[in-house]
Amino acid sequence: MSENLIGYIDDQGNILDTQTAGENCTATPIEYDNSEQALEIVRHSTAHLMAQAITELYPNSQFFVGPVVDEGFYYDFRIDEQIGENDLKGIEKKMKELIKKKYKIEKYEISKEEALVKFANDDLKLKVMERITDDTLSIYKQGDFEDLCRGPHVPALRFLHNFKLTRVAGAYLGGDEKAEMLTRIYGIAFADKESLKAHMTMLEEAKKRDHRKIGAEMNLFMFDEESGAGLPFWMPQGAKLRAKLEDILHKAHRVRGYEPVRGPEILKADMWRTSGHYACYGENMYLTTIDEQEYGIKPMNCIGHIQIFKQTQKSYRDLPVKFYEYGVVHRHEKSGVLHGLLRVREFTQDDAHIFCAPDQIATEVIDVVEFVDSVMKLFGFEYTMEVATKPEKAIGEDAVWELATQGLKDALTENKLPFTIDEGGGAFYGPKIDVKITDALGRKWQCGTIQVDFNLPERFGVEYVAEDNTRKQPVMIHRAILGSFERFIAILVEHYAGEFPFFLAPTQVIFVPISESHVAYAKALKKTLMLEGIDSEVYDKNDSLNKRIRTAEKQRVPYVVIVGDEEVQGNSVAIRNRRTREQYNLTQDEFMVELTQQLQEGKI
RNA sequence: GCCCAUAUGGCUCAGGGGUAGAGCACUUCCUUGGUAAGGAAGAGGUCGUGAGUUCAAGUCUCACUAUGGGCUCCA
Repeated sequence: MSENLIGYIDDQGNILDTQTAGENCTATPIEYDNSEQALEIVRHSTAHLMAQAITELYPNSQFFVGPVVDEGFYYDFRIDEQIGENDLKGIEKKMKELIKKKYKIEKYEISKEEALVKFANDDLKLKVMERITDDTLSIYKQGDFEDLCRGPHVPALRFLHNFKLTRVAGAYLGGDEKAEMLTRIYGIAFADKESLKAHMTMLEEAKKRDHRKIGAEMNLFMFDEESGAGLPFWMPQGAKLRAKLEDILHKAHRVRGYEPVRGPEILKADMWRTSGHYACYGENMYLTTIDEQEYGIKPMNCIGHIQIFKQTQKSYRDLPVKFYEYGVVHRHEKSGVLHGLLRVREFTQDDAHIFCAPDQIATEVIDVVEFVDSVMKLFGFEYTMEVATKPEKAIGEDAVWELATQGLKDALTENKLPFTIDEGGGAFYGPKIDVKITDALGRKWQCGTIQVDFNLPERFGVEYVAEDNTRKQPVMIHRAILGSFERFIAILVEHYAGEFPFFLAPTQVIFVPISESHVAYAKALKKTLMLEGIDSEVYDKNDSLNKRIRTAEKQRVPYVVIVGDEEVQGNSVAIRNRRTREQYNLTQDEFMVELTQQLQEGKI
């Protein structure tokens, strides 16, 4: 048996550990390295080692489950003491001591009846067993420590040297909000020191890109304790960035046949009763009373668009009607989930509703998918699509749901677009395609969404005059490309680490005049640029030239332009490339051509 | 909402029962400099909010608010 053998993988792709496989196993061996299978075994065993260390340090602890997850492993447990981040070092130290004891990891099997007796005093283990249907259970033992576990595990503790406990958190038992809160410790493990170090470095780098940190550094947005949680303020730099994004999207909507509309922020509660929001989404809505009538602040923009559609009679010739709005919505998110701009209580959706005939659904959905694709390509985002089906809280007939869900799947399948299924993840009024993009920290965020809805048109009596002069009901497709400006900008900030492409940068050019006599020239250029829709600043503060260049360089601005006697005389500019620190000169005309070309890149 | 942690000038942080410090940023003045920090002076904080303990509270206790890491949910 190889020194580095830690398990096997069988024909079905299942991992067998050496304890289970025994001698002379013929399945494909798994060596101790950073392969997916090897790390699964290593991380699972590290979770057990952590549990053993916690048991020695805090003897009254009881353990629930300790699985391997995308980002490492965790173990949930109940403990009398309070554990904080500061205690992790102590647990790590104990783990290292245990490794030195060179325990073997042994496995034995017992019947479920035996197990129920063995763990009779451990209600958490009993809870674990409730989920297991097998009659035979396996126990893994290292030193005095035993744990009910399905495995797989490494053969000995010596394979567990390269780990790090990363954070402490609370977690509901079984993920149930009403259940007891257990303590959870997360950790990560690799087969070698270098990989562990690289992983920790990657986390550090990701932290530097955090949109909350860069947002503060670049004065993009802020939150204010006195004003309330989850309510973002856009400062001038952030507002300029956002305006540019809005402008790009305005044009993109118009060329695709969308018409701008705008509905009120607040509507009578009866409208929300009709729509079903009151019943299905009411707990997330802000309600108020005006002249003894109940009103609700909109959490979605659908109703406004429906009322506008209904205002004039529509013919089949008018379809599809596409309304879009940068709709400000308010939702009562739980205080604990608020997270920078990624999760807020007031945000603006790039929302649109397409009213079309049922036989137009497939074409319209594909058009939206194309729209999503061009936006994602513009920013260089990878994304995945997911079809979400009927949730528990829902309105409408099952048959209608089935029809709409199939319509979405067909549209994607016919165009050979890959997708996964999210069972029960749909909106309460219809199934949807979610577009998820990955941020700099590897987290996936739902941004775009395409939802087919037969229910709201029915509830609001929306209709059009068909070819045979009868009244028919249109289908509504709800869709957003960015999802919300807040979330999308957060992801953009992290994606670009604040170094936005020219067409998005809040300040696109900084002029540094060499001395006071060149300020007027710089200011004239600034005005010329502004007329072309380009934002620039003139750094004419009473600081040394070097200081002003340094300050300008630190601003993550695409162009730093130096102007002195030579430039004034030659009607030119000296451009500094912020990355290479190289300089080149252009005439004013060449400069304007270069900048307007870069603006063009933002057109989709 | 729940578990844990954190909260000191605009920002980053030090100080740990005897009434506040640094660097950067900011203001003014000198310096007019050709590619990453010129010099001097100055202003700015009742130490998140409210109670309590104490002769005395940024400092200890409690509550609240906000933020961070998770659970859950979602754009």
